[in-house]
Amino acid sequence: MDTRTPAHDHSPWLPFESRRRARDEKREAVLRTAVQLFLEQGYHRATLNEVADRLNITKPALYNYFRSKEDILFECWTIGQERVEDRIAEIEAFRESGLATLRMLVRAYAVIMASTFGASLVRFNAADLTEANQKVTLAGKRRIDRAFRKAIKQGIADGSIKSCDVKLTAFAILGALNWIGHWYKPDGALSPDQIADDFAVRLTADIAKRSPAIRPQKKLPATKSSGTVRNTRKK
Amino acid sequence: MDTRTPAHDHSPWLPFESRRRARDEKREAVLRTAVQLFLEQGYHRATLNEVADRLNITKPALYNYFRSKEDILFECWTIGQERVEDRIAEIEAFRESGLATLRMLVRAYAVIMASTFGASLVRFNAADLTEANQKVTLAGKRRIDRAFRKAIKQGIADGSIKSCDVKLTAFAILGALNWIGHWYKPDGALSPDQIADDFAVRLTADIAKRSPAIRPQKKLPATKSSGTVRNTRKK
Amino acid sequence: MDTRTPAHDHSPWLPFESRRRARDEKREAVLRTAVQLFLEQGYHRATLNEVADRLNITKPALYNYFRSKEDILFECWTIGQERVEDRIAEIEAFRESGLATLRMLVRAYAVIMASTFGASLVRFNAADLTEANQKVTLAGKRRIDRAFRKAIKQGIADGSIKSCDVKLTAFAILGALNWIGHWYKPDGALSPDQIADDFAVRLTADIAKRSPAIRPQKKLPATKSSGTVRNTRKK
Amino acid sequence: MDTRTPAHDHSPWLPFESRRRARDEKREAVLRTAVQLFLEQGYHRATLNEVADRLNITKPALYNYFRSKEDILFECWTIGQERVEDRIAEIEAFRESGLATLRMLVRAYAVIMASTFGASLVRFNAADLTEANQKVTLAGKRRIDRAFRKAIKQGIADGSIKSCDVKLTAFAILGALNWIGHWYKPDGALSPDQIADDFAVRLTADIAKRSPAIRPQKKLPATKSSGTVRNTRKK
DNA sequence: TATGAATGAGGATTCATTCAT
DNA sequence: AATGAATGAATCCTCATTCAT
Repeated sequence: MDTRTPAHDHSPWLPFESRRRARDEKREAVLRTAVQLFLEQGYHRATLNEVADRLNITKPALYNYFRSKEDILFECWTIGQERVEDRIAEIEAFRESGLATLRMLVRAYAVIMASTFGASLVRFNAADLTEANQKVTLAGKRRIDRAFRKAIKQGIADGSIKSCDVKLTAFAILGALNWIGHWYKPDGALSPDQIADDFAVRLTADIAKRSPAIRPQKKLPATKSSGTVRNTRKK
Repeated sequence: MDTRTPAHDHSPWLPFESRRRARDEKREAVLRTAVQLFLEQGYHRATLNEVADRLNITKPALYNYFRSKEDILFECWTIGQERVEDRIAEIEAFRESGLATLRMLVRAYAVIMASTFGASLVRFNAADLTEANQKVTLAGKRRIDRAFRKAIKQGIADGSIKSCDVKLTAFAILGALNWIGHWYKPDGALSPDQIADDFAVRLTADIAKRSPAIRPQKKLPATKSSGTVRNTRKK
Repeated sequence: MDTRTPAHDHSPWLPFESRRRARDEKREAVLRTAVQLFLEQGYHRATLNEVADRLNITKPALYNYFRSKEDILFECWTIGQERVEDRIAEIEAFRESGLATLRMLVRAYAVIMASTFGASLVRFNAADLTEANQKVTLAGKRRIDRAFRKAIKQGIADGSIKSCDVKLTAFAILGALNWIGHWYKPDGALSPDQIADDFAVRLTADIAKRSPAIRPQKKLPATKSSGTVRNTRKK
Repeated sequence: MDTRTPAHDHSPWLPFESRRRARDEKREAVLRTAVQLFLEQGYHRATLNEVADRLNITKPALYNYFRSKEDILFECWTIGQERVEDRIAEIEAFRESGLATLRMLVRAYAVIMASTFGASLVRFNAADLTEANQKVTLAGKRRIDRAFRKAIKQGIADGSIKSCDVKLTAFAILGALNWIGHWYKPDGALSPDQIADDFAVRLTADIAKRSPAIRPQKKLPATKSSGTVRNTRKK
């Protein structure tokens, strides 16, 4: 219980080390550790004590950065959500055909799902959040849904996608994608990018109007799957 | 807290009513109520007290039928799993082509996913189970995976399915199916059967070798989506 | 839990057997089983369920013979106590010298301590009894104490025992005797009678006035160490 | 129930008082209070709530110092056991004759038996401990037994003790001593030292070879019968 | 007389959270 | 900014006991 484990991930509180890193860096470290633990054991089984232990700090110290356990959970979700929405915005800005947009969405979303914060989007239980936060997550999910549906609709309109039931099509695609958050293991045979490339074709093959050949993708700035956590600070 | 709510579902313990129903019927009622509650609130937030309240009994009475909360959770999962495996066995017995088998699997699995016990397969967290039971669930998941992969492989062999990456194909299909357990609401526009029919085509369209027209399905005994709970008794 | 163990001791409810034995015999069987279990596991750890299981009956059936668990405990104690008091009465009736009486007391008490009901006198905790019953047990203990002290005093008076502190002498002797209830195991090297014979000399050697040779004991009716339980019935 | 009793013994948590005492002091206070309560009411009847109440703290606070109720029980036992073993070691170091050693053992053990932690050695039920801890206590009991037997054997060898059955002799002596833990009351007529002095002679008189005159005892450091509790900390 | 089913009371334990230092 | 200590709330589970049959 009291034995500090030798710093699990990469902890800014490494003992005997300078502890003057910036506040945000620590906040971020807490989130990284927490999301990891929540995914491993589930939100309820994971205790703040273990989060703290892995960071070589004590439980109350966490309260300098977060108001509550639920707050941490929500922030983890928020990070994943923001990543997705950022990519959606980028992709939509390209104003490509419906099919091309859809494929970019699939690709980007697949990569995110293979990250911890991405997986948290589908593996955390909204019922564990405040009612207020539940609404936020619900709205987030809807925005993602809408983005996929919009691309499909647009594709039908611009002729790149066959006519189909938009809602069910989106569900099927998102389902296959979300499932990645459950089965992907970093030490598996396929890299996130490989999975993403495959799914971009696979999940759109049946509704693509013409040749399923992938058009050379626009070079997007690589998704920093384990990138910097945005500072969403304790209010 | 103590006020007996007016019997949520259909409770064999309706107060001031004949209490002579069979033991198994009660066991079943507990499971139905529990799975419902677990899905609504999550396993940890749901308390046995509320399960009991909804059944118009007291908490300790539950222990006549189950050894522990975890036991209840596991039995819920078991019921869902058994339904799936039963259908798999039925379907495989038809010895149809790979594609036809796959489509039947998709259809059957989709319907089950739209039931509470089915959804429990993907919405419960294995980490909440005993280590021993975790192994059981893992083995169960593997058997399902194998059934889908086997159908795909067979389809490739018998020419009904295009050559493809079996593993990823199975993941994509199962992902879309499992997602049903998250989004399906009984009061939605589509019935489980409609969803199942759609997905049977949709999820196999890209890998089907020839015409995507669905062959008239073998008439299977209708899936009892809210059917009788098998008696798996307290050991 | 539900599996009836194959009748531990000797149970009048042997399954598939005639169940018409007399009520008292059953009462007695309950007590024998209970005292055994209480000694093995302690009063609180032992459950009535296990008592019942060992007797191939069900828990509520016990309530036909006893009003409560505490009632059973008290009756066990009572049986042991009565055995002791019966022997004391017998021995005092001989009106032998103080030393001879003391030795007979030691002998008789030692044998009883090596029985289950005897051990229950020192291994059960009075705090587990009703206040009323605690008084009864306390009075019982006092009577035993008094018997030993009386013999010692008489011995001092009649010259068979050296002058000594009566109270401490009695404590020392009773302590050594009571301890038998803790260490005696039926499968040990020494029989209760051997222990009793030894202690009769050993515990009186230092206070005996003359030769430590034991005078040939009056032939007492043999103590039925596992003998019939007296009927002290549910009132 | 919730009314804080006015601090039973001497509590480091006296309300509205400085709470800066050392952790070990508190641990010790818990043990002192617990052993007292366990002796008064028995382990099972005693609740952690009452332990906490007597210390003017709340139940969960106890878990800062101990892992479980059983842990507390075991530590109480350990303290008593260590006291005994310490004295045994001291006494054996004198390398006196068998008889002298035996008398010192009796004396020291008697004094300890008249203390709460000492009494806990014979009044707690091993069945209430973890299997692992049961083994520890069993081993402890054996070591004490061995010490007494060793002294007796040595006495027979060096001629200070008459030939006798070593095992039974040890049982008789230890029985008389252990019984002290049951009858001794601090407000009685005799002090622990007086009892100890008496028993040292009394329990060895019959086996002492020559004059029963006690040899002037080696001056041992006074037994701290209610002395400081050793720090055996939460692991 | 015996039982299956149910209950009420209670206790240990966990853990997020707070507070004084 | 961080901690040790403490708390309060909650939950699971056990078990003696009762009751209708």
